[in-house]
Amino acid sequence: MKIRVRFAPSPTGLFHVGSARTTLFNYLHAKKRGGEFILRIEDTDKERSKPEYEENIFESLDWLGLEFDEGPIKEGSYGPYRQSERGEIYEKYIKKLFESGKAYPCFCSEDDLEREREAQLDRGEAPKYSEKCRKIDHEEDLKKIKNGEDFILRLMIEKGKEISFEDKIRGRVSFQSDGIGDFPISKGFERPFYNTACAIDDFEMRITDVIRGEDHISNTPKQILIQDALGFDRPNYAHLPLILAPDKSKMSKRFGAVAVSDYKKMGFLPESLTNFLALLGWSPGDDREFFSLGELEKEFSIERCKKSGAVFNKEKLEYINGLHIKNIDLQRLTNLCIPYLISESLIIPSHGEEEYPPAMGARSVTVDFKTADGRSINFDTLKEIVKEHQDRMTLLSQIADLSSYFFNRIEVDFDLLQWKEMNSEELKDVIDKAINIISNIDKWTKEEVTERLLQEANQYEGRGRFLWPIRAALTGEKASVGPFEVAWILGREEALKRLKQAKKSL
RNA sequence: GGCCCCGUCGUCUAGUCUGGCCUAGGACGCCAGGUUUUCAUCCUGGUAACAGGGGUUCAAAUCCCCUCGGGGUCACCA
Repeated sequence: MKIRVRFAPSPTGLFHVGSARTTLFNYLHAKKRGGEFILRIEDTDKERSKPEYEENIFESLDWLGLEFDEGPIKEGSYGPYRQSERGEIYEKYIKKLFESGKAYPCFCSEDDLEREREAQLDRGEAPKYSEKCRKIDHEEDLKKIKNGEDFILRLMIEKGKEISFEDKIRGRVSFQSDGIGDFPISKGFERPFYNTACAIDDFEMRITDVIRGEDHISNTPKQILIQDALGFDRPNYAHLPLILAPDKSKMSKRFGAVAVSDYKKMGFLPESLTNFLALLGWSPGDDREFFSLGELEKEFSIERCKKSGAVFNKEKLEYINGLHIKNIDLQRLTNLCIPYLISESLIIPSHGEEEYPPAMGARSVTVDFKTADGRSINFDTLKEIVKEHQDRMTLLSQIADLSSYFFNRIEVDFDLLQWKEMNSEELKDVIDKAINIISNIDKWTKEEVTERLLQEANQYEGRGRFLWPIRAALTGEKASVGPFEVAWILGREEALKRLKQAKKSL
């Protein structure tokens, strides 16, 4: 039988990295086994569900490259894929439960229930329904319902029964029915509660494998009870360990960035996030830890998942991002960096800001830019600048800080220009030599610039004596890309201008 | 508190099912050194763990029991 998995988020907030991990594992499990990955939106809570959050789910999944086979926007044979559109399906099953006598109406008020629960908690008991309304006979029930009395439906639970299931990650997990009680399954006949909708949808959508967070373990027996009452097949279960904040608690807003879209903004690559998230709870069994999504699809197996929670380690994520940045195509990297340069006002698209950000990777190469200090600069030059930083970045956003001197007017002073104990006469001499060399280079190529400057540098007892002042004069920074590359990228005119300016400061 | 789950370096993990090859391996971080014109990259080395206690066994990180610790969950939310 073909495997069918689902990811079922509620659009009540921005798409969370924890959700992304669950989605990823579902996706990988389906891909590895040639199955299908279904997206189901659990938007039955009308107050908290928002269309913009649903949109954020789609965008995040798309960005991460986790394409679903069926879902909203991509209807399949088992839709609709939003719970808010599945009312008739739920009603059918809820009525069946009532008519077969497996569920009964409860007319207790919310306030009474709340008081009861608190009293139980105070006594140190597990909060559980008293089963007061279970005693009302069927005729009475029908009469009350007819009279329009408010009610919820509760599932009648058999006492002294063990409910257990085989978890793909944890092995056998079992619960006692006595600890569960007659739990509520719906408001009236129309509005199913979470466990009910979930059990019905998983069945109706032919879900074979339910892979979700550990926080759902305690929902599982309830869903199994509903499945049994309705005569549904039971899917396979796998409960993933949670992703933890550094204090080992469930990762929440307190942690800082939790939304996938936040990580995108910070300058992470989608492949870095999927790579990192895959390693949180799963490992290939050997020492490899650099994976593309495609490689994960081949390597993944649910059996190799860990049971214990994993702390989200930002440093490691950045390290992995650095690895992926080194690895990607320069053209793509440049396109990804440009928005950060623009947002820091280091460059301005000469055809107007509205050209950016364009659809990813679809940018026209003919667009030119102006630098912050008013020179014009083209895409190829930006590409060279990005290339020089490819090995230095761990976040795309770092490009702005790292390369600002390429675009801005710079300032230099004696302290910066000085190498060891050189005095200003020596420094002036070095700069004059550089000006002379640069002025006389015939072919303005990187190789030529490098060769000519290096030739001169070799005349000194330490190359730094010649090269440091030049690099400092060209960049105005203590740390930067090397002098040859900077001079070449800036171009003869700008390089000479900066050298002359430096000389004046001496 | 009840129920459920979990427990190897600070962190992510390999090893646990199928005891011995584990004086516990890798990675991030951190520290030291090297390469280099600066910074970064890169390279080399170092740091650091089987939660504790009992068993079983010739042999236990691996099997059993207890203790301790951490987490999740207990809605007319999902």
